[in-house]
Amino acid sequence: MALPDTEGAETRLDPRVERSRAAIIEAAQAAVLENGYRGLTIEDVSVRSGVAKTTIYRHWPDRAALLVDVFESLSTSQMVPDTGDVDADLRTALLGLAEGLRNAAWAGAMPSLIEAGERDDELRPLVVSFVERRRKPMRDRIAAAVRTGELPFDVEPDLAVAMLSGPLFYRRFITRQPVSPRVVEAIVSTVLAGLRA
Amino acid sequence: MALPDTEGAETRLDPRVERSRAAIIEAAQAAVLENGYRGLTIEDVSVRSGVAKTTIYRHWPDRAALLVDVFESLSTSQMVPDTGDVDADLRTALLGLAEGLRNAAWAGAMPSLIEAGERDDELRPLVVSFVERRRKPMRDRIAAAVRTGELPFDVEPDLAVAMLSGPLFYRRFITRQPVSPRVVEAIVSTVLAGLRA
DNA sequence: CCTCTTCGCTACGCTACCGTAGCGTAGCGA
DNA sequence: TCGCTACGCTACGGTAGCGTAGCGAAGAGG
Repeated sequence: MALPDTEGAETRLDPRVERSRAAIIEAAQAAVLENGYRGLTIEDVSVRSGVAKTTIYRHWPDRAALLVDVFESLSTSQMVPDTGDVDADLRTALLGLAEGLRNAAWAGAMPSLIEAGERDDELRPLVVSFVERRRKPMRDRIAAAVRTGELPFDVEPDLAVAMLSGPLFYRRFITRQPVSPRVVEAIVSTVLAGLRA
Repeated sequence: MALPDTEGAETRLDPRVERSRAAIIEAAQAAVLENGYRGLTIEDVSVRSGVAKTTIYRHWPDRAALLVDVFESLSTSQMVPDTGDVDADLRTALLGLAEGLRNAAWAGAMPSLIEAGERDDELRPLVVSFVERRRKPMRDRIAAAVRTGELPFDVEPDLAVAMLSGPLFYRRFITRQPVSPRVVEAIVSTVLAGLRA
């Protein structure tokens, strides 16, 4: 018959399944953070999680499928406030981004995501949507500011996000320089001034 | 440790050695572009280059050493003109960077470099110096403009480079959006205006 | 209490790649 | 002509990881 646990409905599944699945995903996340997306091995995940290798294969057909779920589990969205003062709001958002780049788990996984997006056709859309979800709030906030006239009408939200976030990613991943609040401050004020010029 | 023939001294070496080394490096570059830095295997290089696996081991002690030379072989520096007009010079430089990001070999290898820099302690300094070599001309040009007063005295060249280049890298590697001349134009004019505000 | 699912475990066969050894050969330079 | 060097080739032994099979134990749920 139909398999009992398609993800569609909330057929409350066996607690054992839930537990082992959670342990596997968590371990797989850690593994990816440590060794990159190509360094993820089922056997490693098995050891880390304490879940038998066979059980992993009972839930995921192969390594790629597991990787997909790992990526999706990393996908968290970030809030951007709307106080009516776009400068302050973007400053807050960028400080949050910088903080995340310094400490958050997703930042550690970022190089793997980038690499995956470049090489792996199957994973590329996942990477793009992962990034997209994180970018959207800031872009929306900028678009709103354009509508209210707080920012000039010819500002392209998409490009503005790149000009604000890009330098932080650049320093964090390319040049490996610190992304301190002072740096954030300089970027925000410079870019906003430039957009209004 | 001691590499068989460091580039330093001009001990004119056997043409056969030169030829096989060149073929190996070239093939290894292609392999890294395709499979990432973790996907580089000696056997793959051997097949691609037509050079026997044993010969590769005669020149490099192991995979890591070869990888080091591959990275160094990618390291090309970019010219930044100095016409006296810093806006035009930076525009030119950024257009060149965008062109490289779209087509050049080093851009394809970039995700691997980033990943390597994040995970591999041995490769990290190499990655940093690779990036540094490419950044330097632009930073110098900006510093010169600050000295001549063409840019305000409080502009930090290092940060300015990040604000100019960062958005391009961001679009190319993070969001996978195009880096067209139009985008370059918008970034340059916005950032320069912001720096002068 | 009994059944049915899920799990852990061990043991496979298979592939890819590692790095090494040994042998025969081709060509350059004295 | 003769050596010396670098090369290609084949064949290893060893490791890591894949994905599968089969079995017995445990615990969730009726």
